[in-house]
Amino acid sequence: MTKQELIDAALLHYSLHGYQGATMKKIADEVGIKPASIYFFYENKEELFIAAFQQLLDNHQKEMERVFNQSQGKEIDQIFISIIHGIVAYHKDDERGTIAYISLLTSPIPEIKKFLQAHMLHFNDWLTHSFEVLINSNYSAISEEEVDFVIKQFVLLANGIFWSINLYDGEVFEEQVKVAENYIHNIFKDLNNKYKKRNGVKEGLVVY
Amino acid sequence: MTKQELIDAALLHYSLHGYQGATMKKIADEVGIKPASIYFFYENKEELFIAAFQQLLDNHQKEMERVFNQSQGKEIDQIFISIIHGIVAYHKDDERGTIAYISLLTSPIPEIKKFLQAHMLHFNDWLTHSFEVLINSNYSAISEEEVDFVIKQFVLLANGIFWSINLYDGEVFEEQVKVAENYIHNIFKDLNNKYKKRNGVKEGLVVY
Amino acid sequence: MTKQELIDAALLHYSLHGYQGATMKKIADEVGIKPASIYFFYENKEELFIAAFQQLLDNHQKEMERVFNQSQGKEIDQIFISIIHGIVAYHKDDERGTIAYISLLTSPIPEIKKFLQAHMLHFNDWLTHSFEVLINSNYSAISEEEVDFVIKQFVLLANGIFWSINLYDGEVFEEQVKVAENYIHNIFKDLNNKYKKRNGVKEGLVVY
Amino acid sequence: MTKQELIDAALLHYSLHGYQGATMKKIADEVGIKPASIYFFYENKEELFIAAFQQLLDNHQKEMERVFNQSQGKEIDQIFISIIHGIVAYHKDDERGTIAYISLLTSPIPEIKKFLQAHMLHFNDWLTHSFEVLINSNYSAISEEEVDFVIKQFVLLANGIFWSINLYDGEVFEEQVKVAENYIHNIFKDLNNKYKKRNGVKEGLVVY
DNA sequence: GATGAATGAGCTTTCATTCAT
DNA sequence: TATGAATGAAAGCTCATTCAT
Repeated sequence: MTKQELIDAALLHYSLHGYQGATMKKIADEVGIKPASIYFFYENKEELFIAAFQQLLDNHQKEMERVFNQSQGKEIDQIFISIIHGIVAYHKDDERGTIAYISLLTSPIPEIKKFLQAHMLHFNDWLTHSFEVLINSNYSAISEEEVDFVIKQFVLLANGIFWSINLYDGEVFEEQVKVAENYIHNIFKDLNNKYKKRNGVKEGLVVY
Repeated sequence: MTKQELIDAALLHYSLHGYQGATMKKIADEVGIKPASIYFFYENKEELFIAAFQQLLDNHQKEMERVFNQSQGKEIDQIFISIIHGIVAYHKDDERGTIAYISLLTSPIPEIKKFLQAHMLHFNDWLTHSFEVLINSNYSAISEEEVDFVIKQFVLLANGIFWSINLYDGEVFEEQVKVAENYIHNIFKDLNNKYKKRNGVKEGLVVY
Repeated sequence: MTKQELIDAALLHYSLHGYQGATMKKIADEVGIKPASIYFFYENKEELFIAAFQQLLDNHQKEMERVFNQSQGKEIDQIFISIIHGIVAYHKDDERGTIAYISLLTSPIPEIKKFLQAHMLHFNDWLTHSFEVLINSNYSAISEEEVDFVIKQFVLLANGIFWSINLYDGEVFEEQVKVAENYIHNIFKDLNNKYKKRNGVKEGLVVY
Repeated sequence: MTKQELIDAALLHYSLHGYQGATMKKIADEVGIKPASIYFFYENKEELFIAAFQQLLDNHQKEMERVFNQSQGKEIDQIFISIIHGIVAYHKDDERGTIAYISLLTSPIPEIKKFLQAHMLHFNDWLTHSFEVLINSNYSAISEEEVDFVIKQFVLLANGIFWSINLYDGEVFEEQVKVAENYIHNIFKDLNNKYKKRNGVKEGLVVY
């Protein structure tokens, strides 16, 4: 379906050369049609990119959900570590998408910022709630503040890893991930000492 | 001096609208000259922006050095925390510059990427070396690996905070900083237990 | 029938935005079909507009004939005044058509100008002949030159009123009409003094 | 001066092919520059045409004033006849301008309609006032209503002649002018019978 | 009858750049 | 130093038209 091909081509050239650099001609060439034909599918360049960015954010959300769900059934520290690995895998696998994702922050299309903010809010809500459920199902009698603090630590780590993806390669980056893993271990070692762990709950846990 | 004004204007419009959005006309208007006159100072747009980005990175380096030096003379954990605050202050104070800094990663000018990578390498070397000196001057008999690990933890935290600057506002962000502070405290609480602290060394330390 | 709807839509958009402004898309939208479908009914845009303009001119001719015939059976000065009112009513009632009619004079389609000229000639012939019959049937022994002169005065007045329609509104225009009525009265007051009026002829008059 | 050449070229092509037909390319070709160069002188197409139409209307106003002033010093009926001839000469001399003038009525540029209406109001005021002064200076004790009526008759005639310019050629048109002349004669023959003519005033008359 | 999909030609406009002055 | 005037190249976009289905 050409609409999808157009979105892919749009994101490709956006990640390579930015919004102004992703010309209708380049996008059309990529798909194998003429620039005028794009206008049969999308009203104008902005509409095409709104659709493209919308998809980028939707995919991000879905992928993060997949990563989260796939990690269930392990020890809780391993779940958090898996999520870090999932985030890394997702962004390393789709560097184009990641670059596009980052540069949305400086997007010249005002409407895009609205989408981005809405996505961020929704994503944060989902993440927070999912983690709350997860942590509470692992520790009985854990205080709300403690849950909140765990999540904040994880978010800070995840942000650190995310930005490291864009800065470092190879071994340097691998060691950043190890540092994050170590930190996560420590978080839960402390929790295990403070709160009684629940039993037999995890296998039944389904997030949603 | 008009060259400096041109660089400032270039960075201003780059941060607002990206490379293609920072037109020679807008930059000239900002400075109060005509576009044709820019070519008296710079060969072309790319040369102007190379100079501008060079300056941006130099400023960043200098500012980070200033932050580092200004933090000396305190307890070592307070030094690291001060540096975090310094980074935050610097980027919060110059959001335009920060946006420009981030979008250099997706710069359409190949030569720029070279500059950015060179800067990153140099900045990392400086940071690593400065921290090595700092840590070694605080703990005697600390192993190289341990020093390395401390630095990596700090870098991960700093990256997390840096990205958080771009995502969160107000209280949400403040709490991220507190989480980072808490983490730093713990790093050095552990170190203090493991290694003997040196005395009276700090005042002699100068980082450059 | 779609052909008629297309003509109506074409004239509507022509009167609103001119020939180039009346796009195949707008015309198709108006009728509720797709632009490609127009080509089933008309070879191309020019053909459609030739048909549309042809109809516009035919309607004009028919309407003027209707106005003329409807006015029969009155005193001769009242007939001419009725015709003025008929012209005004026709054009005020269909301002779109009138604007289209006027802008045919500046039509970018050469073939249209031919149609317009042919229509004008035919219309003039009809008008002149109809008025000749009418005047001769009212006055015996009236000279050909005098008949001609009456017609020319009327045509000048009618043209004045026609252009006034496009320039003035409300009371200003109403008074223009009154001036024309007064003039017509005077024409026939003079004629009545100079020529003997015929009796009982009018019912036999049929104009076609 | 290129700005003036651009306006002339714009009006030429507007009169030939309408607003959409007067492309920036054609106008540039006419002047001997490239389309992009037009934008050095005018912000965009609309600005160019606003300037062009403004000039067209200004010229019209000035020319009508010149015609009016040049006619002074004759018998009053000859003055009105001279004005008719002046209008005819002006429009016959500049048929392009006249066609442009007419098609302003259906202009697709909203701002143009504002200009046109303002011009019409101003022109009407000037005409009415000039004629009032002229008539009052020729007839003592003439009533306001009578002056008004004379002006309205003239306006109707002038509109009739104006529209005839666009419809008829050669002898047919000449005879329309003669009909108008005859009508004007009659207006003032009647006035001369009703009102005492003033003496020795006309040479001192200055209109403005 | 109707249209989804495509396109060539051409439009207005922007922009980095040049060059004589 | 500075700029008025110009331009080539390319951008986004429109539109009449085609054609297989």
